[in-house]
Amino acid sequence: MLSRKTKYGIKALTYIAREQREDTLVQIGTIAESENISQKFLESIMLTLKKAGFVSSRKGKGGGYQLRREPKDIKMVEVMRVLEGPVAMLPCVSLNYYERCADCKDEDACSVHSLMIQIRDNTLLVLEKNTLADLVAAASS
Amino acid sequence: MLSRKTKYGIKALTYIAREQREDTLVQIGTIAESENISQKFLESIMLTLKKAGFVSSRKGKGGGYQLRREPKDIKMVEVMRVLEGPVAMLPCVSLNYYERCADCKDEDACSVHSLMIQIRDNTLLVLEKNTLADLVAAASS
DNA sequence: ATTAATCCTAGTAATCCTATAGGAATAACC
DNA sequence: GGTTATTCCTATAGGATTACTAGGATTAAT
Repeated sequence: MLSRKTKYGIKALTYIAREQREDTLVQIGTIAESENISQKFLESIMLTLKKAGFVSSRKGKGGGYQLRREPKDIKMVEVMRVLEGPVAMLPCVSLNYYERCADCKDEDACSVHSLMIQIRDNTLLVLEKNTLADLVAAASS
Repeated sequence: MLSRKTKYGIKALTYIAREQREDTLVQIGTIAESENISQKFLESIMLTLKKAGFVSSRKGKGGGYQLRREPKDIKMVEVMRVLEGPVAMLPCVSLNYYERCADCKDEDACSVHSLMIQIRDNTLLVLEKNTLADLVAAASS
């Protein structure tokens, strides 16, 4: 299952990509209302996205968020890794967060291993290919 | 994350496929020991696999499990659906367990939707292609 | 000074996962 | 028939995770 955190985070990024203008910033309250997300929850998500460098912010009155990079340069795999964690379904097939399974003597003898590698690779393909710009385009059509 | 339940279930099926003979049955205790799985936990998993029709069992002394279908005829997508649940990461992109998102007014306007459909399709491709026989072959090599 | 926004930490209720416990039912074998 | 070995079944406990909520600190515009 995709967590709500990730779902909301992606929706928020898409919203900003679509609505941001040269001079104005997009506010959490606006996003939350428009996308039906709890504002307080979204606050913490935006904080995560900010720390990860996807958005920049300005505090105080008239403050808000804007994208720090071009939508076409933001790969969804990056967003997923920040919000959802590893792409792999098992630590033993994770590229970035590899961890050995306690119950497996020999990884190559594990039948689950090969299957999960295939799923990981196919999922990665999709997540590498899709950028935020692609999602914006797909959603407005 | 893949649940341990699913991981153990697949390992158990692979074990049975590899070890079963014409006349003898494979026992939970043997599988549990060989694969480092809690026996009691595996009991409940085998029960699920039995009810789903993957294995048949015989009670009492000398009892145990055997596959009810040929390994090459058991698609991993079936096993995953029984043990792990829907393949899709969101109910709104699930083929078999579709459910509308409460927060989305319009599904086609949701940016997450299209991405999750692509991931679902790619994952399905892998799970449809791989049979239990494939896993057995991959693990022994 | 007031207002409006982000930033930050902590807590909490609910749900899910991973078992564990304890026995009932069944079958083989002496 | 008694013993032993196995599956079958239900309940539940403990821990982890999720999805928020609370409450305020900080910052900046007017």
